[in-house]
Amino acid sequence: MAAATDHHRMRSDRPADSHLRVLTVVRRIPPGFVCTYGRVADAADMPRCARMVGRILRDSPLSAGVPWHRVISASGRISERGGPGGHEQRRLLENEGVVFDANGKVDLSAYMWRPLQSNR
DNA sequence: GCTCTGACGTCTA
DNA sequence: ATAGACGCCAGAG
Repeated sequence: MAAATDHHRMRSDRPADSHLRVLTVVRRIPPGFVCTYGRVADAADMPRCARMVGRILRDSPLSAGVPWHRVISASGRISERGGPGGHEQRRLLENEGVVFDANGKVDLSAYMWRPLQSNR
């Protein structure tokens, strides 16, 4: 992936690369499925950086065409993020056929998309 | 440059 | 179900 051109060893490996990796993974989540922050981080080759994934999604402009709404917490719930927005996320997911139970949780065993398994 | 704090989390007690 | 601890990164001070 990175670094075929290491001649000058760019200062890369900096956030920008991580961002791209994360966004690339998220972009692969098929409609009607979800993935967790931790899972995305893992697939983006930065294990235990779930929170960073959230930050990246937040900082990424929606115009990037990234299905940010398909990323939810490991508990199957939508992260509140301290304000509105969760509503829209849920709406978008339901629009794709994702079902929420009475507790507002998604059945991960049914809707979880596993990036490492679907390899590619 | 260095420390401190926050963030769309996750795991354990 | 709830609470606290932990870890990685970025931005602010």
